[in-house]
Parts: sequence; C-alpha cells; structure tokens
Amino acid sequence: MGTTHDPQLLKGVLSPLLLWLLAERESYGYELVQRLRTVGLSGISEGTVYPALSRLEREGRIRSRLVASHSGPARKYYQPTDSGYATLAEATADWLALAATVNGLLSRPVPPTPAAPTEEE
Amino acid sequence: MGTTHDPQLLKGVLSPLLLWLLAERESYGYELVQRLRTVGLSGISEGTVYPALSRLEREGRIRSRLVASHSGPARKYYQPTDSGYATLAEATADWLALAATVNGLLSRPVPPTPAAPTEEE
DNA sequence: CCCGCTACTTGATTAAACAAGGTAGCTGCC
DNA sequence: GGCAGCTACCTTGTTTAATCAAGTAGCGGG
Repeated sequence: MGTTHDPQLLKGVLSPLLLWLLAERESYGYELVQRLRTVGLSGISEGTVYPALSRLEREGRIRSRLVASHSGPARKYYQPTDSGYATLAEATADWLALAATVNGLLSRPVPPTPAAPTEEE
Repeated sequence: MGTTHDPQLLKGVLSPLLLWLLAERESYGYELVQRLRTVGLSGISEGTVYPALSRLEREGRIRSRLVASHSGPARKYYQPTDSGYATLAEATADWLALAATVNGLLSRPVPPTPAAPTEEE
C-alpha cells in the first residue's frame, strides 16, 4: 500500500490535488486529510494539509467560511475561487505533461549496461 | 513544449530519472542535461543536475571516473552502483504508484460544484 | 471532571530546484 | 600568441514546500 513514498515526490502535487477535491465538493482540512487517505495517499498528515490550505488561501486560490459543528469545534470549509479553478487547469496540464514524460522513461525496462568510453572520439 | 513551470513538480523525480539515464548508458553531467532536454525536460539546468549527481554519488548510488576529452576538459562519467540499481527500482515503483493515483484524480473531469453545508448533521 | 475525538495552528527541520556566477580545458582563427 | 567560443564542471545563496512535533480548543460521554 504505497505508504513508502519519497516525501519529495509529493511536492507541487498536493496543491492541485486539494484544488481538485475542493472543486468536487466544498470541504475542510480534517476531512481533506481523510479524503486523501481514501484515494490512496495514506501518508499525508494534518501538518502537511493545513499549511497547504493556508498557502492556497493566501494566494487567493481558495476561500473559506466557518460552519458550526455538533461534534467538535467549527470547521473551516474551503472552496476554489475563479483563480483556483484556473490554477487547477494549468497545474493539471503541467502534471499530465510531466507524468507522460517520466512514465515514458521509467516504465520502459532498464536496458543492460553496454559500452564504456575509454578515450574519446 | 513540455516546459513545466512549477519547479516543485520535479522534486524527487530527477534522481530516478538520472539513475535511469545512467543505467541506459554511462554519461556525464553536461551530456545528461542535454539528454534530459531531448526527452522533453527542457527546463532543467546544470545548476540542478550537478548537485543532484553529487548527492547521488555521496549516497553511493552512482560512481564516477574521469575520461579525457579532445574537445574540452575531462568528463566525469557516472554509472549506477548496485545500490543505485536497487534505488532506481524502488523509486520507479513509488513514482508509478503515485502517478497512477494522481492521474486517477486529475485526469477525471472536474465535477460541477454541488451542495453547500449550512449547519451540520 | 477528565478523556477522547474533532479541528485548526505554529515552529523548527530538512530536502531539493534554481539562478547566477566562477574556473578552466581545448580548438580554431587571425 | 592571443582571444573567442564552446565544452565541462562546481559553488553559493535564495526560495518553496513537506514533515514532525507540539500545542490550543470545542465538544460529548462516562
């Protein structure tokens, strides 16, 4: 269960992921962590998601509103702004392009190491 | 084309990419930059590749040897160590897993924003 | 009254890409 | 012989972001 991944791989991916989830449905930090787990990103903790949300709000990609809860403190629901939707579209295109390139290489079998240069042409 | 604008997306991907290229063929920094451009990663500069190579060598993933050149200073050829091959296999698996998950979401059309919670069940 | 769940926040640490700059070897040209 | 231009490598500082760890609180139940 892909819990082992290099934390660096997530960089730059989390923001579009959060934007996508928020586009699907207005949500709050705690729930987003659980939704991420549900889709397979089990290693992402609150300490990663909350700062990411603050960053996105500071950049104007999402906006928030507080909604009272019966089962705990008020929840800060986020939804994308117009700018957020635009960012999501761009970031998605960037990701798909990079993923295609990287997959194109990495999913190809590693060729057996051939020739070794000794001097130079 | 393929010029990804968000540098963060590259994080964690460059190392396996370099290991793959070196598994295909022993190579040196300057050439690796060009090979990366060839496969579509046009925005990657020397200032990114050289430190990455140093890091990989310091970690024992690759080893180097100097080969004289007729057309400039000596080239530092790198090739993966056994540890490097192992790392490549792991990192590839990690990448493919993450890419599948992220693609699964992002390549799905963004659903129209539905319901808004007003109070709480 | 305290425990446990919910929910958000902050600070310190770490990793990595990037821009910009610097050193130097080699060839060819005038 | 000297200079331009390509080849090749290395370094430094800046910025962005994820992670861990810890802390603050609201709320309900025993």
